[in-house]
Amino acid sequence: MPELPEVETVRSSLDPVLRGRTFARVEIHDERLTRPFAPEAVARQLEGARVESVERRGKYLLFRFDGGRTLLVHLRMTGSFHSRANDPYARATVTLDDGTNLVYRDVRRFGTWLVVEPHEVAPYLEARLGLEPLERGFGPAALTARLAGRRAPVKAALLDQRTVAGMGNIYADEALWRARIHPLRPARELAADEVRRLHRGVRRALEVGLARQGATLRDYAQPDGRRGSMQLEFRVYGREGEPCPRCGTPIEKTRTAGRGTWYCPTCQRL
DNA sequence: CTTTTTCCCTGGACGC
DNA sequence: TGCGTCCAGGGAAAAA
Repeated sequence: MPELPEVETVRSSLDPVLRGRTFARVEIHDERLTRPFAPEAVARQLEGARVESVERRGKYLLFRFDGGRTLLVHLRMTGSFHSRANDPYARATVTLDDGTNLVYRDVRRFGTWLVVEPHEVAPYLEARLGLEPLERGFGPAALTARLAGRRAPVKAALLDQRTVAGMGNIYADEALWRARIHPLRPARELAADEVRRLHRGVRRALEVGLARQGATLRDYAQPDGRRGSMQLEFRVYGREGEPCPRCGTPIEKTRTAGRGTWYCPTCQRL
């Protein structure tokens, strides 16, 4: 499930390949992808557009074209890019002006493609996303402000993209373990030093994920087919019953905000 | 306003 | 082998 490190890895693979290339032909095979807009209309908007850069904000990929028009791609659960032929799960195919193909694959069809005009890009993203956790503006004070007054479990608050852009289920659990904070703690009850630990935990977990080029569990892969190795670094995620790497206590599993949640009952006290 | 629940999707794992 | 059930979960939308 692509979260910030996975999406950033995809971005860094695509950017050098697509920069300066033109979308010569665009075929969208699944009407769900562009809903509520007609696939043909979206394809037509994209044909002839020249890529200025591929950027990322939260879990969104931004294909910026000359003039500022932007394609926002969200991979959701199983979206990925590759260039292989004959993929039964191909939902869109872009032929570039150098003749190569860029295939968008999405088994579960949760992913979305949205074309937005230049002046709409920032408002669309700012309405949905909080700070970029790896950028300068994201400090302990900013995190404190985002958690203040929220009685929801801190894990639920972390999954809210307006709290920390790009966090997902895996990195939220890993960050909370690093911070030694129980996922069900009400967000507003965290003490100042706990928020500082959480801030560090968020950054560390994401940085390790980036260094490992993401986690490949089921579907995620880079455009060239390489897999991430972050799954080898998990401290708690998916490790129910296995010993906590810090204290040896068996990892427990619960549910938060409808998501599987793994934690160490000794290191992360309620 | 905030928080919780439901829904969308499919393949894989599992029990019988 | 085959069938039914559950699970994975990001985010929009509805419900509380």
